[in-house]
Amino acid sequence: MEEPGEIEIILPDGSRRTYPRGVRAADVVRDIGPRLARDAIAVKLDDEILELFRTLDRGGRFVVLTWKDEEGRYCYRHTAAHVLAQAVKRLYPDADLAIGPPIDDGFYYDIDLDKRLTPDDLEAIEAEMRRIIAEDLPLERFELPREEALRLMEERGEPYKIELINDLGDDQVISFYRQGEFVDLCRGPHAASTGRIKAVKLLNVAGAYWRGDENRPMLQRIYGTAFESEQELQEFLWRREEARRRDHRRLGPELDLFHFDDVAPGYAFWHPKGTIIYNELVRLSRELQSRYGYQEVRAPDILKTDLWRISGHWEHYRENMFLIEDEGTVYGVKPMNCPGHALIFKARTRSYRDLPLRMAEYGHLNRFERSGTLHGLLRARGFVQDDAHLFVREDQIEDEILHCLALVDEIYGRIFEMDYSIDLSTRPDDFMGDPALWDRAESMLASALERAGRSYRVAEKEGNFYGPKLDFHMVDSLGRRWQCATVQLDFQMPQRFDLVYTGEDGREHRPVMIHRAIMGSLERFIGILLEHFAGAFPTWLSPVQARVIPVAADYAGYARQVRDRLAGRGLRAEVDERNEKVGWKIRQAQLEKVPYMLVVGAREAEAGTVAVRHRDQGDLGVMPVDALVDQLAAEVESRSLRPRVGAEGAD
RNA sequence: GCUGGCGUAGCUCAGCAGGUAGAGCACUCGAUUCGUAAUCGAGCGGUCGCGGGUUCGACUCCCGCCGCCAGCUCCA
Repeated sequence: MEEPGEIEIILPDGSRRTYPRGVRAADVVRDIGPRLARDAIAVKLDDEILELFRTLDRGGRFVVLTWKDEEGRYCYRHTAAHVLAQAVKRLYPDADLAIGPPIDDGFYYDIDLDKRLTPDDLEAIEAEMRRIIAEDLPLERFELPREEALRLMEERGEPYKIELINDLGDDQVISFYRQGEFVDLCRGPHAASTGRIKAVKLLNVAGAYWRGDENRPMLQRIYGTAFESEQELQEFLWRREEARRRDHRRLGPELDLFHFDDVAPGYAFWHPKGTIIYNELVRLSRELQSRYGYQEVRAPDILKTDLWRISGHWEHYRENMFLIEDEGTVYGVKPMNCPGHALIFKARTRSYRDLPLRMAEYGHLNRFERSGTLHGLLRARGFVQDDAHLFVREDQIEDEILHCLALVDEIYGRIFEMDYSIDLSTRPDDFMGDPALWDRAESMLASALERAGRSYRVAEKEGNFYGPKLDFHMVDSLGRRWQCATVQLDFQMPQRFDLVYTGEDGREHRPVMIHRAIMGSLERFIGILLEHFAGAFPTWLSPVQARVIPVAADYAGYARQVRDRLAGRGLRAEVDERNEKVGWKIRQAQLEKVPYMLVVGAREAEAGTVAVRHRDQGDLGVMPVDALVDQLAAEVESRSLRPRVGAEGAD
């Protein structure tokens, strides 16, 4: 029991300890264990994160935060950001500090400085940071009343900090952190000393607006990262380098899949090999959707503005649309398929028996994206979605959402074996319709997720103008997250288009529309896959599935026979008849990420066999052409991610 | 769109105090007929992103535009 003058804390394992009131957090941590004391970055008392130098004046649930905790990393990198700011101030005393928070992979600090920082400057700043770390300056926290806080920042000549203080509410504590000669307005929390930072690296510098507002001054944002050990830092840098190496904008043209040209910013030119991948994905989508009860349609690309006014796009999406004028009439190029589908729904009377009606379209969409936002295939102006609109009765919504979840699982889980997380995006500021309806729609999405037993995160105000949505973020082989699939509820469009169906009661009822895409934009999806697989697509997606390599010109005839056998089973095979040595052809095929290389010479031609080599597994030995064709066809038909040719491939 | 950087052969890049461009790979041809990641030789290829200006002369300096890259903002 807690005595007066004592506090009781509860550790994560449920054990309880008492300490004198006012004990330092660091002393409690040291008392728990020396190992933990070394790893500790900060502590958490109930829901409040405190520095190790703070004193505890109440008890509660007590957790020691280390590098393993997201909150621990956050504190650690937040302090690293302060070290950065301190280094900048030492080297450039006239720099004005803005904000410097930790972010997922590191931290940044926005500063206002007349001199433009170069990579060399970053190195100098980094060297200064190391000095500050070596100085092992203890951090100290203090609070000031508003007037004194303003005076302090006035003295130190920090206009951005003054603005921040002025914007703080009256109920908010104004706290500062000091380390050596450096003082920063900051909410915290932090590590206890600059010496706690083990490995730092400044990464780059880029422009960023003060408070993200393009009408405000442009500041210089210095990005950096910090890790618990030099080794982890090196691993991070390697991953970054690997991501650069896998960049789809580099791999795509290199593998002859697509290219971009100045004459069409934001639009890919799909080469034959890229088009094969594109078409394979559409084929997969068609197969699954037809199994899931979808019907495919095709709606016009260019529609009068009358249509876009009805749909609400004119009001909410016009700046993202390409407009065409002809004979005084303005047309909009479709950025979304939904209005077209609404018109197809409306083209005849619909019965409740028709619902849910699932309308799919691989329509080409054009969106005018601002030039600075384009990013290869991942952010294009022209793309195709595996898009569909589901027209459902209100009582079918949850089941339809579950039906969508199953399809997402099928593609991401079963076919690509990628993990994903789900966001529920709620009503944005620029919304259409009745807030009460929004609330209901949001709760329907939540309850569907709960029924499916899926965990999710709520993304406030991230919904579309016409309804709340679920966004699915895939995790690729480098741990990066990408948004692809989306499921969006829409009560607005049916109303605006006056969509109705005849119910069992013989009266007219309003359907609900669900917009959904699974792969999302095929362009983006291919870009992500390209980076995920580093160009080495699974065999079913590979533009060239097998390359037959005759060891000399004499065996080209046999090589062609092998190719024809493969082609006869619908496999994509070709012969490398160039006048080169085997080693060279192998190298070429490896670089092109061709999954199977089939070497043929006198022995193979004689026996009706091929010597099989897989791009990752190397030499798989010699096997009869029949067996190879069967196994390869099985691998492709099952859309296997792994090679299934060879001894253990026969399962 | 905004801030900064960049734009030389199909690709990767060199070059220049301003004196009208060079390498490797790719491609073509020739020789070689070859057994699992680079055979040798020759040839072809550039109004140095586009347009203006300064200059006797501009790939090089200046201005404008286009595109790309890193961010900001926005998003499938």
